[in-house]
Amino acid sequence: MNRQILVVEDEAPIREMITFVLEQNGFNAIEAETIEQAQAKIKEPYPDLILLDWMLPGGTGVKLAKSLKQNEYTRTIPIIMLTARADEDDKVKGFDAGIDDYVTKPFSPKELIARIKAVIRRVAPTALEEAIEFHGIKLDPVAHRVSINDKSLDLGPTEFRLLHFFLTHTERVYSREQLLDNVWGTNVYVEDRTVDVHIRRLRKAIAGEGHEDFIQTVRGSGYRFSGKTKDRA
Amino acid sequence: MNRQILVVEDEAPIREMITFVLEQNGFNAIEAETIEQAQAKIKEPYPDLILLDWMLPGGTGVKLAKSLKQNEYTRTIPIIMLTARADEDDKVKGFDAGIDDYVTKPFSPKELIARIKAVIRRVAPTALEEAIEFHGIKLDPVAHRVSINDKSLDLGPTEFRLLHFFLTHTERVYSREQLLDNVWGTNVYVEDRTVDVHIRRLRKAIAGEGHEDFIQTVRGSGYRFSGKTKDRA
DNA sequence: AATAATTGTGACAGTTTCATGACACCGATA
DNA sequence: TATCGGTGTCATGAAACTGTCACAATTATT
Repeated sequence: MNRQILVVEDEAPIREMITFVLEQNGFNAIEAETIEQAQAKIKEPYPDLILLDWMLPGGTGVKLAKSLKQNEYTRTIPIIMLTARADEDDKVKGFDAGIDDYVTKPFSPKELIARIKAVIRRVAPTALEEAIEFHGIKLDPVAHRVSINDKSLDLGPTEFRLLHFFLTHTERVYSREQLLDNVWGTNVYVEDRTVDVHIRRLRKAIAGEGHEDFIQTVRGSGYRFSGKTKDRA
Repeated sequence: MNRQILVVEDEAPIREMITFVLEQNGFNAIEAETIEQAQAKIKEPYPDLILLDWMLPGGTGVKLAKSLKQNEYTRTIPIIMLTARADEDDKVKGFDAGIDDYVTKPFSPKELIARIKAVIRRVAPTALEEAIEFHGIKLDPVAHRVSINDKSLDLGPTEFRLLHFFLTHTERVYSREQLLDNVWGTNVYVEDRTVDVHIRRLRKAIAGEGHEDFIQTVRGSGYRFSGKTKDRA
């Protein structure tokens, strides 16, 4: 589960900070200061992703990227380039070399992590793209389809994401704020109560089919998606 | 319960506005105009979060951030940096010092509050999340569920917290004041006898299932949650 | 036994929280 | 431009929750 990320960056403070942030976020960081060091560390086990600084002593990062892309075993490792400025020319050169994404300095920890996750998701489309089935509810993220007991539903985008989140996080209470973070996104600022309304819409959409109370209100805490019927004592 | 937030900002109008917004949203604001003032105020009780302006007389905010991150006790206090758009290049320097997030001026109150909550949520999770089992009583804080001998209970928020406290503090007498402190929160003014009523409600909710007297009254002292059948002191 | 102290219990009103329908806004599209 | 689906916010009423009280029941004290 823990992804290995190789950080190639010559400036020690930035490198250490990146490592710190990565490990805070559950990644496993490996450090390299130079292209030579990096090449030495790209052996088995191969890292799952490489964070590559653009300006490096002993050659630009693109050089390393190119050589990696030529090797059968390292060819598929995604690379995120760290560039000092958003320079169009550099980007073009980078894309030639098969760079997967860019993060322009300065960047925030949040941004970095978000990019990394995005790239991993894109390259390894495993879990997030798998169809889910839960108590007769089928959700196919790829086809963007939902059905209950083989009767298909018509959901709006937000309702779809909300249901998707719930289906992958069942039997657990989430506060309105947590739902906003996970379904709407971290930098969206809407009222807590907006969640209520969407819960309502989703409930309405999946109502009437078998199991009544998939979405349960936990007063004072939030909502829970559960297969167990809400029984009271 | 109330989070303490230290606002380090030299411009009075902005500082006061921030304080106002914070207090509107249930936070407890402490103000500081300079780095020196801020350092003087970062003593026990340590603030839960620091809002730090970038441009300050007597040094940049990063300086303060760095010194905080070096101290064992202040190291974990999350910092949100306030930067003006023009300061963007300094992001790297801030990042370097271990900033948790940025809010770029001008910002809306909504955005500020959302960021603060997100950071607090990210920094202070876990710990109280483990499921407990005690003589057939199961309590799962994550799912927010309680059952006795696999029969699920329906508890209100206060009853839930009270039971949670008892399950993590069994076989020991607690006075009404202690229970108020631990379950209601420290600076809440309610009558002692309120505890009695909630004890009653909790007793009622878990009654009839096997062991009769989980909650024992210790006359003159308080209450005790116990697995042993009623014995007296 | 009588009295005092303490706790149990039911009721109640004020408050908080939630469900729900309505509505205005926005971007896409015809 | 007009329409339409999707979305966020608000007002409203219902329901749940909470703290407090009055009084009953129990236990301790004289």
